[in-house]
Amino acid sequence: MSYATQELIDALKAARAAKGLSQRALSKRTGVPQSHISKIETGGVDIRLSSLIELARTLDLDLKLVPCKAAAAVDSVVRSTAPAVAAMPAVKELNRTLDTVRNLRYVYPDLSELKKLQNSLQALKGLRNVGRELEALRDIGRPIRKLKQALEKLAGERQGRAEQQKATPYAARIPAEQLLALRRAVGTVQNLHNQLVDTIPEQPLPPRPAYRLDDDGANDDG
Amino acid sequence: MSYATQELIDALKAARAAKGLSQRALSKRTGVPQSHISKIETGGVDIRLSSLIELARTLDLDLKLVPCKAAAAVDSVVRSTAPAVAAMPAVKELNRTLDTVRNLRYVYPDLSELKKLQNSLQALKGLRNVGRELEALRDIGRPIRKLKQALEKLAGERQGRAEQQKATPYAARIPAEQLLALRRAVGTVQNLHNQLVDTIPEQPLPPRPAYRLDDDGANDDG
DNA sequence: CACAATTATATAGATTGGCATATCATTATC
DNA sequence: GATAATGATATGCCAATCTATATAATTGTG
Repeated sequence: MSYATQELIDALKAARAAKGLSQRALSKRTGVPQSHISKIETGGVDIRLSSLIELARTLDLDLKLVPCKAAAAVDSVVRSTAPAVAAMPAVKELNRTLDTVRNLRYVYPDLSELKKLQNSLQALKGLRNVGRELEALRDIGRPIRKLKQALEKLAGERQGRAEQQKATPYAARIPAEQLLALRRAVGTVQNLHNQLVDTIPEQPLPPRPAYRLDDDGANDDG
Repeated sequence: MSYATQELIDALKAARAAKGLSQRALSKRTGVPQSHISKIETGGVDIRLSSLIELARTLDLDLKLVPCKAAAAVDSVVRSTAPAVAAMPAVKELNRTLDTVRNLRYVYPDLSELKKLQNSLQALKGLRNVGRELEALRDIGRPIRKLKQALEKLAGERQGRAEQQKATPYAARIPAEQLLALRRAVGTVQNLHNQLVDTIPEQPLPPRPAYRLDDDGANDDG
Protein backbone atom coordinates (compact mmCIF):
# COMPACT_ATOMS: atom_id res chain seq x y z
CA MET A 1 0.00 0.00 0.00
CA SER A 2 1.37 3.36 -1.01
CA TYR A 3 2.14 6.00 1.54
CA ALA A 4 -0.59 8.33 0.36
CA THR A 5 -3.12 5.54 0.57
CA GLN A 6 -2.08 4.62 4.08
CA GLU A 7 -2.32 8.22 5.11
CA LEU A 8 -5.89 8.49 3.92
CA ILE A 9 -6.89 5.27 5.61
CA ASP A 10 -5.33 6.42 8.85
CA ALA A 11 -7.21 9.67 8.62
CA LEU A 12 -10.45 7.77 8.19
CA LYS A 13 -9.70 5.58 11.16
CA ALA A 14 -8.85 8.56 13.30
CA ALA A 15 -12.03 10.31 12.28
CA ARG A 16 -14.10 7.30 13.24
CA ALA A 17 -12.41 7.09 16.59
CA ALA A 18 -12.82 10.80 17.18
CA LYS A 19 -16.54 10.44 16.67
CA GLY A 20 -16.70 7.57 19.07
CA LEU A 21 -18.21 5.34 16.42
CA SER A 22 -17.61 1.62 16.41
CA GLN A 23 -17.01 -0.17 13.14
CA ARG A 24 -20.50 -1.57 13.42
CA ALA A 25 -22.08 1.82 14.03
CA LEU A 26 -20.20 3.26 11.09
CA SER A 27 -21.28 0.29 9.04
CA LYS A 28 -24.93 0.94 9.84
CA ARG A 29 -24.68 4.53 8.82
CA THR A 30 -22.71 3.98 5.65
CA GLY A 31 -24.04 0.69 4.40
CA VAL A 32 -20.46 -0.52 4.13
CA PRO A 33 -20.30 -3.85 5.96
CA GLN A 34 -18.44 -3.91 9.21
CA SER A 35 -16.13 -6.63 7.94
CA HIS A 36 -15.02 -4.27 5.18
CA ILE A 37 -14.31 -1.50 7.54
CA SER A 38 -12.19 -3.88 9.50
CA LYS A 39 -10.29 -4.96 6.40
CA ILE A 40 -9.89 -1.42 5.24
CA GLU A 41 -8.45 -0.29 8.53
CA THR A 42 -6.15 -3.26 8.97
CA GLY A 43 -5.67 -5.27 5.84
CA GLY A 44 -4.38 -2.74 3.38
CA VAL A 45 -7.08 -3.49 0.84
CA ASP A 46 -7.33 -1.38 -2.26
CA ILE A 47 -10.69 0.12 -1.40
CA ARG A 48 -12.96 1.38 -4.11
CA LEU A 49 -13.72 5.02 -4.44
CA SER A 50 -17.42 4.67 -3.69
CA SER A 51 -16.70 2.99 -0.36
CA LEU A 52 -14.16 5.60 0.54
CA ILE A 53 -16.57 8.39 -0.23
CA GLU A 54 -19.39 6.75 1.70
CA LEU A 55 -17.21 6.39 4.75
CA ALA A 56 -15.85 9.89 4.43
CA ARG A 57 -19.26 11.46 4.04
CA THR A 58 -20.56 9.77 7.13
CA LEU A 59 -17.55 10.99 9.06
CA ASP A 60 -18.17 14.55 7.89
CA LEU A 61 -15.19 14.45 5.63
CA ASP A 62 -14.92 15.54 2.04
CA LEU A 63 -12.56 13.90 -0.39
CA LYS A 64 -10.87 16.67 -2.32
CA LEU A 65 -8.41 16.76 -5.16
CA VAL A 66 -6.10 19.66 -4.50
CA PRO A 67 -3.05 20.82 -6.43
CA CYS A 68 0.13 19.66 -4.74
CA LYS A 69 1.21 23.25 -4.75
CA ALA A 70 -1.74 24.13 -2.52
CA ALA A 71 -1.46 21.09 -0.30
CA ALA A 72 0.40 22.82 2.49
CA ALA A 73 -2.03 25.72 2.51
CA VAL A 74 -4.92 23.30 2.60
CA ASP A 75 -3.44 21.44 5.54
CA SER A 76 -3.04 24.71 7.31
CA VAL A 77 -6.65 25.64 6.72
CA VAL A 78 -7.83 22.26 7.95
CA ARG A 79 -5.73 22.52 11.06
CA SER A 80 -6.98 26.00 11.71
CA THR A 81 -10.61 24.93 11.68
CA ALA A 82 -10.35 21.83 13.83
CA PRO A 83 -8.72 23.07 17.02
CA ALA A 84 -10.71 26.29 16.99
CA VAL A 85 -13.32 24.24 18.76
CA ALA A 86 -11.02 23.37 21.60
CA ALA A 87 -10.86 26.95 22.77
CA MET A 88 -14.56 27.58 22.86
CA PRO A 89 -16.63 27.90 26.00
CA ALA A 90 -18.72 24.92 25.05
CA VAL A 91 -15.67 22.71 25.34
CA LYS A 92 -14.78 24.35 28.61
CA GLU A 93 -18.18 23.42 29.94
CA LEU A 94 -17.71 19.92 28.60
CA ASN A 95 -14.36 19.58 30.31
CA ARG A 96 -15.83 20.84 33.54
CA THR A 97 -18.50 18.18 33.43
CA LEU A 98 -15.91 15.58 32.51
CA ASP A 99 -13.92 16.59 35.58
CA THR A 100 -16.98 16.22 37.76
CA VAL A 101 -17.60 12.77 36.41
CA ARG A 102 -14.00 11.71 36.90
CA ASN A 103 -14.25 12.96 40.43
CA LEU A 104 -17.38 10.94 40.99
CA ARG A 105 -15.78 7.87 39.53
CA TYR A 106 -12.99 8.16 42.02
CA VAL A 107 -15.56 7.79 44.75
CA TYR A 108 -17.73 5.23 42.95
CA PRO A 109 -15.23 3.37 40.76
CA ASP A 110 -17.54 0.41 40.19
CA LEU A 111 -20.55 2.35 39.00
CA SER A 112 -20.84 1.35 35.36
CA GLU A 113 -23.14 4.24 34.59
CA LEU A 114 -20.39 6.63 35.51
CA LYS A 115 -17.94 4.94 33.21
CA LYS A 116 -20.48 5.03 30.46
CA LEU A 117 -21.10 8.68 31.10
CA GLN A 118 -17.42 9.45 30.96
CA ASN A 119 -17.00 7.58 27.70
CA SER A 120 -19.96 9.35 26.16
CA LEU A 121 -18.65 12.72 27.18
CA GLN A 122 -15.24 11.88 25.80
CA ALA A 123 -16.80 10.85 22.53
CA LEU A 124 -18.73 14.08 22.51
CA LYS A 125 -15.47 15.93 22.87
CA GLY A 126 -14.25 14.37 19.67
CA LEU A 127 -17.07 15.86 17.65
CA ARG A 128 -16.24 18.87 15.60
CA ASN A 129 -19.61 20.53 15.90
CA VAL A 130 -19.94 20.22 19.65
CA GLY A 131 -18.71 23.79 19.99
CA ARG A 132 -22.09 25.18 19.09
CA GLU A 133 -23.93 23.25 21.78
CA LEU A 134 -23.08 25.30 24.81
CA GLU A 135 -26.62 25.33 26.14
CA ALA A 136 -27.14 21.63 25.66
CA LEU A 137 -23.85 20.95 27.40
CA ARG A 138 -24.88 23.14 30.32
CA ASP A 139 -28.13 21.23 30.52
CA ILE A 140 -26.07 18.10 30.79
CA GLY A 141 -23.52 19.41 33.25
CA ARG A 142 -25.95 21.04 35.67
CA PRO A 143 -27.83 17.91 36.77
CA ILE A 144 -24.57 16.01 37.02
CA ARG A 145 -23.12 18.55 39.39
CA LYS A 146 -26.35 18.50 41.36
CA LEU A 147 -26.10 14.75 41.47
CA LYS A 148 -22.60 14.97 42.82
CA GLN A 149 -23.70 17.32 45.57
CA ALA A 150 -26.55 15.00 46.51
CA LEU A 151 -24.21 12.05 46.66
CA GLU A 152 -21.72 13.94 48.80
CA LYS A 153 -24.43 14.88 51.22
CA LEU A 154 -25.54 11.28 51.27
CA ALA A 155 -22.03 10.07 51.93
CA GLY A 156 -21.83 12.40 54.88
CA GLU A 157 -25.03 11.02 56.36
CA ARG A 158 -23.96 7.43 55.85
CA GLN A 159 -20.65 8.04 57.48
CA GLY A 160 -22.57 8.91 60.61
CA ARG A 161 -24.66 5.80 60.48
CA ALA A 162 -21.62 3.58 59.80
CA GLU A 163 -23.44 1.01 57.77
CA GLN A 164 -21.93 -2.10 56.19
CA GLN A 165 -21.17 -0.35 52.91
CA LYS A 166 -18.82 -2.90 51.45
CA ALA A 167 -21.24 -5.79 51.59
CA THR A 168 -24.00 -4.13 49.58
CA PRO A 169 -23.78 -4.27 45.78
CA TYR A 170 -22.32 -0.99 44.58
CA ALA A 171 -25.36 -0.15 42.49
CA ALA A 172 -27.35 -0.09 45.69
CA ARG A 173 -24.97 2.26 47.39
CA ILE A 174 -26.72 5.23 45.92
CA PRO A 175 -30.48 5.66 46.08
CA ALA A 176 -32.59 4.73 43.10
CA GLU A 177 -33.49 8.34 42.49
CA GLN A 178 -29.87 9.37 41.91
CA LEU A 179 -29.17 6.30 39.87
CA LEU A 180 -32.06 7.15 37.63
CA ALA A 181 -30.77 10.69 37.27
CA LEU A 182 -27.41 9.31 36.32
CA ARG A 183 -28.87 7.07 33.69
CA ARG A 184 -30.92 9.92 32.38
CA ALA A 185 -27.72 11.92 32.03
CA VAL A 186 -26.06 9.14 30.07
CA GLY A 187 -29.06 9.03 27.79
CA THR A 188 -29.00 12.76 27.28
CA VAL A 189 -25.33 12.79 26.42
CA GLN A 190 -25.65 9.99 23.96
CA ASN A 191 -28.67 11.62 22.48
CA LEU A 192 -26.74 14.80 21.88
CA HIS A 193 -23.89 12.75 20.50
CA ASN A 194 -26.19 11.11 18.02
CA GLN A 195 -27.58 14.48 17.07
CA LEU A 196 -24.16 15.82 16.33
CA VAL A 197 -22.60 12.83 14.68
CA ASP A 198 -24.82 13.83 11.88
CA THR A 199 -28.47 14.53 11.25
CA ILE A 200 -30.19 11.27 11.84
CA PRO A 201 -33.96 10.76 11.73
CA GLU A 202 -34.59 10.59 15.44
CA GLN A 203 -36.49 12.52 18.06
CA PRO A 204 -34.98 15.86 19.15
CA LEU A 205 -32.68 16.17 22.10
CA PRO A 206 -34.96 16.76 25.13
CA PRO A 207 -34.07 14.20 27.80
CA ARG A 208 -35.64 10.84 27.30
CA PRO A 209 -35.70 7.85 29.61
CA ALA A 210 -32.73 5.61 29.54
CA TYR A 211 -34.30 2.66 27.84
CA ARG A 212 -33.53 1.91 24.24
CA LEU A 213 -35.75 2.66 21.30
CA ASP A 214 -33.60 1.34 18.52
CA ASP A 215 -30.04 0.35 17.89
CA ASP A 216 -29.09 2.60 15.10
CA GLY A 217 -27.11 5.03 17.18
CA ALA A 218 -23.44 4.81 17.91
CA ASN A 219 -22.69 3.24 21.24
CA ASP A 220 -26.12 4.01 22.57
CA ASP A 221 -26.46 0.48 23.68
CA GLY A 222 -27.10 -0.75 27.17
CA MET B 1 -22.14 6.72 -9.57
CA SER B 2 -22.56 9.11 -6.69
CA TYR B 3 -22.30 12.82 -7.18
CA ALA B 4 -19.12 13.12 -5.17
CA THR B 5 -17.52 10.35 -7.16
CA GLN B 6 -18.47 11.94 -10.45
CA GLU B 7 -17.11 15.22 -9.24
CA LEU B 8 -13.72 13.71 -8.48
CA ILE B 9 -13.58 11.93 -11.80
CA ASP B 10 -14.46 15.11 -13.61
CA ALA B 11 -11.72 16.91 -11.75
CA LEU B 12 -9.24 14.29 -12.83
CA LYS B 13 -10.37 14.53 -16.41
CA ALA B 14 -10.13 18.28 -16.34
CA ALA B 15 -6.65 18.11 -14.85
CA ARG B 16 -5.52 15.77 -17.58
CA ALA B 17 -6.96 18.02 -20.24
CA ALA B 18 -5.43 21.07 -18.66
CA LYS B 19 -2.04 19.42 -18.91
CA GLY B 20 -2.69 18.56 -22.50
CA LEU B 21 -2.03 14.90 -21.79
CA SER B 22 -3.68 12.22 -23.84
CA GLN B 23 -5.01 9.14 -22.10
CA ARG B 24 -2.08 7.24 -23.52
CA ALA B 25 0.46 9.74 -22.29
CA LEU B 26 -1.10 9.68 -18.85
CA SER B 27 -1.09 5.93 -19.00
CA LYS B 28 2.63 5.88 -19.69
CA ARG B 29 3.35 8.13 -16.79
CA THR B 30 1.10 6.42 -14.29
CA GLY B 31 1.30 2.80 -15.29
CA VAL B 32 -2.47 2.74 -15.34
CA PRO B 33 -3.46 1.28 -18.72
CA GLN B 34 -5.04 3.64 -21.19
CA SER B 35 -8.10 1.44 -21.42
CA HIS B 36 -8.68 1.97 -17.72
CA ILE B 37 -8.37 5.66 -17.98
CA SER B 38 -10.97 5.55 -20.68
CA LYS B 39 -13.26 3.41 -18.57
CA ILE B 40 -12.75 5.63 -15.60
CA GLU B 41 -13.55 8.79 -17.47
CA THR B 42 -16.55 7.44 -19.30
CA GLY B 43 -17.84 4.20 -17.89
CA GLY B 44 -18.48 5.17 -14.33
CA VAL B 45 -16.32 2.39 -12.95
CA ASP B 46 -15.74 2.25 -9.26
CA ILE B 47 -12.06 2.99 -9.41
CA ARG B 48 -9.77 1.73 -6.69
CA LEU B 49 -8.00 4.07 -4.40
CA SER B 50 -4.54 3.15 -5.61
CA SER B 51 -5.43 3.99 -9.21
CA LEU B 52 -6.99 7.24 -8.18
CA ILE B 53 -3.92 8.24 -6.23
CA GLU B 54 -1.58 7.24 -9.03
CA LEU B 55 -3.49 9.35 -11.52
CA ALA B 56 -3.76 12.23 -9.11
CA ARG B 57 -0.07 12.21 -8.29
CA THR B 58 0.90 12.31 -11.92
CA LEU B 59 -1.43 15.21 -12.47
CA ASP B 60 0.15 17.08 -9.57
CA LEU B 61 -2.90 16.60 -7.43
CA ASP B 62 -3.14 15.46 -3.86
CA LEU B 63 -6.09 13.51 -2.54
CA LYS B 64 -7.05 15.04 0.78
CA LEU B 65 -9.64 14.21 3.38
CA VAL B 66 -10.91 17.49 4.73
CA PRO B 67 -13.68 18.18 7.22
CA CYS B 68 -16.86 19.24 5.47
CA LYS B 69 -16.82 22.29 7.65
CA ALA B 70 -13.53 23.35 6.11
CA ALA B 71 -14.45 22.39 2.57
CA ALA B 72 -15.41 25.89 1.51
CA ALA B 73 -12.24 27.35 2.94
CA VAL B 74 -10.20 24.69 1.19
CA ASP B 75 -11.88 25.42 -2.11
CA SER B 76 -11.09 29.03 -1.62
CA VAL B 77 -7.45 28.29 -0.97
CA VAL B 78 -7.24 26.09 -4.02
CA ARG B 79 -8.86 28.72 -6.17
CA SER B 80 -6.56 31.36 -4.81
CA THR B 81 -3.47 29.41 -5.82
CA ALA B 82 -4.51 28.43 -9.32
CA PRO B 83 -5.57 31.73 -10.89
CA ALA B 84 -2.66 33.57 -9.31
CA VAL B 85 -0.85 32.47 -12.43
CA ALA B 86 -3.42 34.04 -14.69
CA ALA B 87 -2.43 37.54 -13.67
CA MET B 88 1.23 37.14 -14.37
CA PRO B 89 2.99 38.74 -17.32
CA ALA B 90 3.99 35.37 -18.70
CA VAL B 91 0.36 34.48 -19.14
CA LYS B 92 -0.29 37.84 -20.68
CA GLU B 93 2.35 37.13 -23.25
CA LEU B 94 0.84 33.73 -23.80
CA ASN B 95 -2.61 35.21 -24.32
CA ARG B 96 -1.20 37.73 -26.74
CA THR B 97 0.33 34.98 -28.81
CA LEU B 98 -2.87 33.02 -28.60
CA ASP B 99 -4.75 36.03 -29.94
CA THR B 100 -2.33 36.31 -32.81
CA VAL B 101 -2.84 32.69 -33.67
CA ARG B 102 -6.61 32.96 -33.49
CA ASN B 103 -6.37 35.93 -35.77
CA LEU B 104 -4.26 33.97 -38.22
CA ARG B 105 -6.67 31.08 -38.09
CA TYR B 106 -9.47 33.39 -39.07
CA VAL B 107 -7.59 34.12 -42.27
CA TYR B 108 -6.30 30.58 -42.80
CA PRO B 109 -8.99 28.40 -41.25
CA ASP B 110 -7.82 25.26 -43.04
CA LEU B 111 -4.20 25.40 -42.01
CA SER B 112 -3.81 22.41 -39.69
CA GLU B 113 -0.54 23.72 -38.26
CA LEU B 114 -2.34 26.74 -36.93
CA LYS B 115 -4.92 24.61 -35.23
CA LYS B 116 -2.19 22.52 -33.71
CA LEU B 117 -0.39 25.62 -32.56
CA GLN B 118 -3.51 26.98 -30.94
CA ASN B 119 -4.15 23.71 -29.16
CA SER B 120 -0.60 23.53 -27.91
CA LEU B 121 -0.74 27.07 -26.61
CA GLN B 122 -4.03 26.37 -24.90
CA ALA B 123 -2.54 23.30 -23.27
CA LEU B 124 0.40 25.39 -22.16
CA LYS B 125 -1.99 27.80 -20.55
CA GLY B 126 -3.35 24.99 -18.41
CA LEU B 127 0.02 24.34 -16.86
CA ARG B 128 0.59 25.73 -13.42
CA ASN B 129 4.26 26.42 -13.81
CA VAL B 130 4.03 28.26 -17.12
CA GLY B 131 4.11 31.53 -15.20
CA ARG B 132 7.87 31.33 -14.77
CA GLU B 133 8.56 30.95 -18.47
CA LEU B 134 8.17 34.52 -19.64
CA GLU B 135 11.30 34.50 -21.75
CA ALA B 136 10.51 31.21 -23.42
CA LEU B 137 7.01 32.44 -24.18
CA ARG B 138 8.38 35.62 -25.72
CA ASP B 139 10.68 33.51 -27.85
CA ILE B 140 7.62 31.68 -29.02
CA GLY B 141 5.43 34.70 -29.57
CA ARG B 142 7.94 36.83 -31.44
CA PRO B 143 8.42 34.60 -34.48
CA ILE B 144 4.70 33.99 -34.66
CA ARG B 145 3.96 37.69 -34.83
CA LYS B 146 6.69 38.07 -37.42
CA LEU B 147 5.08 35.24 -39.33
CA LYS B 148 1.76 36.99 -39.25
CA GLN B 149 3.27 40.19 -40.61
CA ALA B 150 4.92 38.28 -43.43
CA LEU B 151 1.69 36.58 -44.33
CA GLU B 152 -0.22 39.84 -44.29
CA LYS B 153 2.28 41.38 -46.64
CA LEU B 154 1.98 38.35 -48.84
CA ALA B 155 -1.81 38.57 -48.89
CA GLY B 156 -1.55 42.16 -50.01
CA GLU B 157 0.68 41.23 -52.92
CA ARG B 158 -1.56 38.39 -53.98
CA GLN B 159 -4.65 40.52 -53.89
CA GLY B 160 -3.03 42.63 -56.61
CA ARG B 161 -2.24 39.64 -58.73
CA ALA B 162 -5.76 38.21 -58.38
CA GLU B 163 -4.78 34.59 -58.54
CA GLN B 164 -7.18 31.66 -58.27
CA GLN B 165 -6.75 31.32 -54.53
CA LYS B 166 -9.61 28.96 -53.86
CA ALA B 167 -8.43 26.28 -56.21
CA THR B 168 -4.99 25.80 -54.65
CA PRO B 169 -4.71 23.46 -51.68
CA TYR B 170 -4.62 25.52 -48.50
CA ALA B 171 -1.17 24.35 -47.46
CA ALA B 172 0.19 25.80 -50.65
CA ARG B 173 -1.29 29.20 -50.07
CA ILE B 174 1.64 30.24 -47.94
CA PRO B 175 5.24 29.79 -48.97
CA ALA B 176 7.26 26.86 -47.72
CA GLU B 177 9.47 29.12 -45.65
CA GLN B 178 6.59 30.42 -43.58
CA LEU B 179 5.08 26.99 -43.28
CA LEU B 180 8.34 25.70 -41.92
CA ALA B 181 8.50 28.54 -39.42
CA LEU B 182 5.00 27.66 -38.33
CA ARG B 183 5.87 24.05 -37.81
CA ARG B 184 8.96 25.05 -35.92
CA ALA B 185 6.77 27.14 -33.65
CA VAL B 186 4.51 24.21 -32.98
CA GLY B 187 7.50 22.09 -32.10
CA THR B 188 8.87 24.75 -29.77
CA VAL B 189 5.58 25.11 -27.97
CA GLN B 190 5.15 21.41 -27.52
CA ASN B 191 8.70 21.13 -26.38
CA LEU B 192 8.15 23.73 -23.72
CA HIS B 193 4.94 22.00 -22.81
CA ASN B 194 6.74 18.74 -22.30
CA GLN B 195 9.33 20.48 -20.20
CA LEU B 196 6.70 21.92 -17.94
CA VAL B 197 4.30 19.02 -17.69
CA ASP B 198 6.91 17.77 -15.35
CA THR B 199 10.54 16.85 -15.46
CA ILE B 200 10.79 14.12 -18.00
CA PRO B 201 14.02 12.58 -19.24
CA GLU B 202 14.23 14.29 -22.58
CA GLN B 203 16.48 16.70 -24.38
CA PRO B 204 16.36 20.36 -23.26
CA LEU B 205 14.17 22.91 -24.90
CA PRO B 206 16.27 24.43 -27.75
CA PRO B 207 14.17 24.27 -30.91
CA ARG B 208 14.39 20.97 -32.67
CA PRO B 209 13.02 19.95 -36.04
CA ALA B 210 9.42 18.91 -36.17
CA TYR B 211 9.98 15.20 -36.71
CA ARG B 212 9.39 12.70 -33.95
CA LEU B 213 12.07 11.13 -31.83
CA ASP B 214 10.04 9.00 -29.48
CA ASP B 215 6.50 8.63 -28.31
CA ASP B 216 6.81 9.09 -24.61
CA GLY B 217 5.92 12.74 -24.50
CA ALA B 218 2.44 14.18 -24.41
CA ASN B 219 1.14 15.09 -27.82
CA ASP B 220 4.56 15.63 -29.23
CA ASP B 221 3.38 13.93 -32.32
CA GLY B 222 3.63 15.11 -35.88
C1' DC C 1 -17.86 -18.23 33.64
C1' DA C 2 -21.44 -16.36 30.78
C1' DC C 3 -22.70 -12.40 28.14
C1' DA C 4 -22.28 -8.60 25.17
C1' DA C 5 -19.81 -5.70 22.13
C1' DT C 6 -16.05 -4.80 19.03
C1' DT C 7 -13.04 -6.39 15.76
C1' DA C 8 -11.03 -9.98 12.68
C1' DT C 9 -11.33 -14.05 9.46
C1' DA C 10 -13.45 -17.36 5.66
C1' DT C 11 -15.86 -18.41 1.81
C1' DA C 12 -18.98 -17.08 -2.25
C1' DG C 13 -20.05 -13.74 -5.60
C1' DA C 14 -19.54 -9.24 -8.10
C1' DT C 15 -16.49 -5.92 -10.38
C1' DT C 16 -12.29 -3.83 -11.36
C1' DG C 17 -7.79 -3.94 -13.71
C1' DG C 18 -5.10 -5.30 -17.61
C1' DC C 19 -4.36 -7.04 -22.53
C1' DA C 20 -5.66 -7.10 -27.19
C1' DT C 21 -8.39 -4.97 -30.34
C1' DA C 22 -12.19 -2.10 -32.46
C1' DT C 23 -13.86 2.45 -33.52
C1' DC C 24 -13.37 7.17 -34.57
C1' DA C 25 -10.93 11.27 -36.08
C1' DT C 26 -7.33 13.57 -38.40
C1' DT C 27 -3.44 13.72 -41.54
C1' DA C 28 -0.55 12.23 -45.33
C1' DT C 29 0.00 10.14 -49.87
C1' DC C 30 -1.24 8.74 -54.32
C1' DG D 1 -11.06 11.97 -53.97
C1' DA D 2 -9.98 7.56 -52.13
C1' DT D 3 -7.01 5.13 -49.21
C1' DA D 4 -3.49 4.26 -45.94
C1' DA D 5 -1.52 5.73 -41.62
C1' DT D 6 -1.14 7.71 -37.19
C1' DG D 7 -3.13 8.80 -32.91
C1' DA D 8 -6.84 9.04 -29.36
C1' DT D 9 -10.55 6.81 -27.15
C1' DA D 10 -13.73 2.98 -26.33
C1' DT D 11 -15.03 -2.05 -25.88
C1' DG D 12 -14.74 -7.46 -25.04
C1' DC D 13 -12.49 -10.96 -22.44
C1' DC D 14 -10.12 -13.18 -18.37
C1' DA D 15 -7.55 -13.16 -14.10
C1' DA D 16 -7.08 -10.74 -9.71
C1' DT D 17 -9.18 -8.72 -5.96
C1' DC D 18 -12.66 -6.37 -3.62
C1' DT D 19 -17.39 -6.68 -1.40
C1' DA D 20 -20.81 -9.20 1.27
C1' DT D 21 -22.83 -12.80 4.39
C1' DA D 22 -21.80 -15.56 8.02
C1' DT D 23 -18.82 -16.93 11.66
C1' DA D 24 -14.98 -16.83 14.86
C1' DA D 25 -11.66 -14.64 17.91
C1' DT D 26 -10.89 -10.91 21.35
C1' DT D 27 -11.91 -7.88 24.81
C1' DG D 28 -14.41 -6.02 28.59
C1' DT D 29 -18.12 -6.62 32.11
C1' DG D 30 -21.06 -8.59 35.77
